[in-house]
Amino acid sequence: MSERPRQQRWERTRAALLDAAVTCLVEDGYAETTLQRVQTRAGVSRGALLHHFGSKSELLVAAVRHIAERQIAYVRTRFHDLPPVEGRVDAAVDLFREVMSGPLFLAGLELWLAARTDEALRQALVPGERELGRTLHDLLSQAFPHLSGTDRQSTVSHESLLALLRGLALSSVLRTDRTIEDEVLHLWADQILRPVPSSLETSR
Amino acid sequence: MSERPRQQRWERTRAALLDAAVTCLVEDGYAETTLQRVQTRAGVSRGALLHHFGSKSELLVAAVRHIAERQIAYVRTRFHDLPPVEGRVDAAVDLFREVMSGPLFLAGLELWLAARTDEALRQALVPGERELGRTLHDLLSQAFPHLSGTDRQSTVSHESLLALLRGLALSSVLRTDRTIEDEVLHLWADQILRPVPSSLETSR
DNA sequence: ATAAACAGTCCGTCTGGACGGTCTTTTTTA
DNA sequence: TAAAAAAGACCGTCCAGACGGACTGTTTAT
Repeated sequence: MSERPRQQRWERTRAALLDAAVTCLVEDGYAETTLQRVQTRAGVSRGALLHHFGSKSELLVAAVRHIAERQIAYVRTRFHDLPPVEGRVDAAVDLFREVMSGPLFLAGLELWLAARTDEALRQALVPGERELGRTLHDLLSQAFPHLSGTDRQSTVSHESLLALLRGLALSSVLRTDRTIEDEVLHLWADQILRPVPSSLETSR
Repeated sequence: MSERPRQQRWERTRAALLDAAVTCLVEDGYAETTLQRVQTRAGVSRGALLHHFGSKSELLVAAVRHIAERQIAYVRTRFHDLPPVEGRVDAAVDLFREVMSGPLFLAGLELWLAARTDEALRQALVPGERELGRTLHDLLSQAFPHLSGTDRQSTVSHESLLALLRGLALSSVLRTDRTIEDEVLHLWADQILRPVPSSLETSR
């Protein structure tokens, strides 16, 4: 027994709250994400919520980190499964596509835009996003060596991908047609990812 | 004479409300955009606000159209001042940059993301954005003939620009360094806009 | 036993919206 | 043309509900 059940329960409640917060962000949007909804969704009382997170912003900040960690972990494992050469680019594009339209990304977007006019939230958001950016950069460099290094061009390429993903996620809000998003991503991949394998690659 | 003062006053009040709504969206964000703040900012009573716009969503919907119209008008006039050939691409990039970080674009972003979880707002948003998209496409085609036509490639190019602009605007929320945004835009322009001279694409 | 983890209630504030009243134009009428 | 009537634009207050969060009580593990 020792101290298992206590710790376990504490973590379960906390995780439920964080998951509920993320779900609420994704399904209801930032403006409608209230403590009441989060507590209901998590199946937890008000006292429990305030016990774990002293204020609303504290909950959201924790949710940010939660999101960032899961995003990083997910992208990392999926990147290891990338096919060696043949179809590598297409698989990477598919992964981008998937992450982009996933709940983690959407919740991030909500918080990101909300952080524009909320200084505290912005400051809390920065470190997580920095780490995510660095991780993504590392993974990209690893998968596509010609984008590695700290030179200006690879940085810009990397940054353009992130901007593109965010923009596409935003565009898809008012659009039902998904094919154009794939085409845009493939256009980017053709221009940035494809050109310099420096040696072999099967392309036209 | 006859019915001038009335009309004038009505329009002034209405315009003040719409401008205040946009300003509020830009400075306070969607979640903090309340009727109280809008009415205070516009220097107008609560009764007047509700007289002009029967509900909050009605006000925001009108603000959307307001934004869209001003965006379109502004982009159109600026596009006509584009230099003929030399420096045309750079001037266009500057214009994109300017519009992207302007208040109109930001207010649009706020409403756009809010529309993700608000069906009524989304439906109100669609026609204005469609028109904006069409106008931008026309202007782009006019300025860069090799992007004209309804073929798939030019559509995708055009769409990728919009996504990029939206994504960059979002990225700039957490970033103070503006140079990377310009570099990303120039990267896009070099890949998409530059191969202009003849009607056949060139690669180097 | 005692402290952590949780539950439930309560409070002050603010929200969007309803409402009746006031003042200023416009239209009608004589 | 001038007075009376109607219409329109605007004002300020009020309200029910929802918000964030503080509070006190109850359970549970150690």
